[in-house]
Amino acid sequence: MWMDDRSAQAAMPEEAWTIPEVAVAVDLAILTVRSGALKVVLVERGIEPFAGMPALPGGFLAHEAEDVEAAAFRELTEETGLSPESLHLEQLRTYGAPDRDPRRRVITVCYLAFVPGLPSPTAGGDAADANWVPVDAVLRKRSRLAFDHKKILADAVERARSKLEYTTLAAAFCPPEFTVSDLRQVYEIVWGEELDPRNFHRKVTSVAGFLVPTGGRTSRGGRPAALFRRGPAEVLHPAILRTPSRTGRR
Amino acid sequence: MWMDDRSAQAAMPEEAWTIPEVAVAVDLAILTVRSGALKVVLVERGIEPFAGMPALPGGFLAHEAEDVEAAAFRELTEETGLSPESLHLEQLRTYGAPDRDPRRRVITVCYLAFVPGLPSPTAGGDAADANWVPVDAVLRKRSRLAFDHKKILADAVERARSKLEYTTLAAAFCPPEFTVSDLRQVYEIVWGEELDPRNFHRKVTSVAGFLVPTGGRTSRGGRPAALFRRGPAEVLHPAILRTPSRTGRR
DNA sequence: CCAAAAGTGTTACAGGTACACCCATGG
DNA sequence: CCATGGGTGTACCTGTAACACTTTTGG
Repeated sequence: MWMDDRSAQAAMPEEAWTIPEVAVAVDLAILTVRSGALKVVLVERGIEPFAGMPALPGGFLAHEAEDVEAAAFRELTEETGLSPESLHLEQLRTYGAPDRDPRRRVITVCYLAFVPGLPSPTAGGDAADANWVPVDAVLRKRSRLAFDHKKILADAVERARSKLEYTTLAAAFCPPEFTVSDLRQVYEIVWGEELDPRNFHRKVTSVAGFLVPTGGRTSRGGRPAALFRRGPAEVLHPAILRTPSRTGRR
Repeated sequence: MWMDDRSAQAAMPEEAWTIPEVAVAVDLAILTVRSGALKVVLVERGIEPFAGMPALPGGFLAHEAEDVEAAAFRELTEETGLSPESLHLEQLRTYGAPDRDPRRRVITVCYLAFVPGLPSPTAGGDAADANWVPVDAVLRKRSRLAFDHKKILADAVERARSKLEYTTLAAAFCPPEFTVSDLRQVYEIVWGEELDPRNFHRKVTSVAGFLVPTGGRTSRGGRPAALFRRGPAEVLHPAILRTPSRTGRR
């Protein structure tokens, strides 16, 4: 009873007990903040099942020896044309329900990527932009995604919302140089909630290592705003909490 | 370029392009707080590779159609003899480096389980208890685990420490009825940090839905302590933060 | 000069820390 | 009656929310 299941099974000649092999896919929820909305890259499926239906970009491992993380980076660069060094990519979760692909057994290791928004970067082709879809529309309507991708996207968005609270990842949605207002818009758009500009400014500029002033200024209508770059900090102390999180108090 | 990789490949007859299939394992970091230490279940491997070396319990999918989550529950009950309904089990992360198993390509979907500690439960056989090993010893020393299990365990412990901050999961380490002191000991042992008993008491009893008084009392040396059951709350507002988390402040 | 956005100051309050103090039991 | 652990009261401090107010641009 206290024996290692795997050891027990592998103790017999390995050909005698067949270890089930399944196809392993990698799917990506690539998020950005653009045109005032949180958007995700979707692709249209060409074949059954779910032909013609939107889906998260992804694919099977390219070959048996491909690293799962490497496959995620490969898909990310294929979809965005961006160099992966500058992007944030993290594993979200693995989805392994036996019936999630009607063709065969597939489990998918899903990743979450944050790419900068406002100034559309290097790969700003027209066809490319059409693949960015507002997540609100995808999640709220009866719009459906292939496979269990709607659930995956919902998990990804919730993870993103949560990570803004206690990490500096919001800056990953911003261009290399950005203002405090840009950053606040990221929070407001991802959280769907307005923040006080004055208090927000004080808060983020007081966290050591979050924002590094470049000395530059931008003017977009009013008093010019100072420009910042991302600092080395990755965690936020203290965190910036969503107000819903404190409404459930007592 | 903007075509779904999977669709493109599957568009040809499926036998023409061979989708690589890999073996999928499920490994568990089963944690408890017992005898004043955070402990994990380890098993001894019977065969190469890593024969005789301790490893996290786990195994391959039992058959091609087995749900990954179901496999995790199966392993958990096999290892602990506990009914899974009462236990906390969550997916930790998937580890998919191509060389993590020298025999063949294996990716492992890892889970994290919290089981109650102090009163050793139903399956309290002697052999069983020998499998509980303090995580400190496993992580600090040059003690090694099979495969990448040491890294997996480190990730699991960090996840556990973090989840105590903002969820009510510490109670999952406690028996059905417990005192505030029991709960505080869980925090102190998992975090390796002493907490003020007076402030801790006030904090946890003031979070709505965390602790439900049963009316019972226990006496273990001093004034009897009130007994509590787990309440319905799953998140902690406000969170109970580790002091290290605020030292990195400015 | 006026609108608009950036940024600072200030007050009120919530929650945390530290610790003095009282309570209830066993020996 | 004393040691031990349970539990409450309270003063101080940090950080947030709300908002008045000043600054600096464009039109």
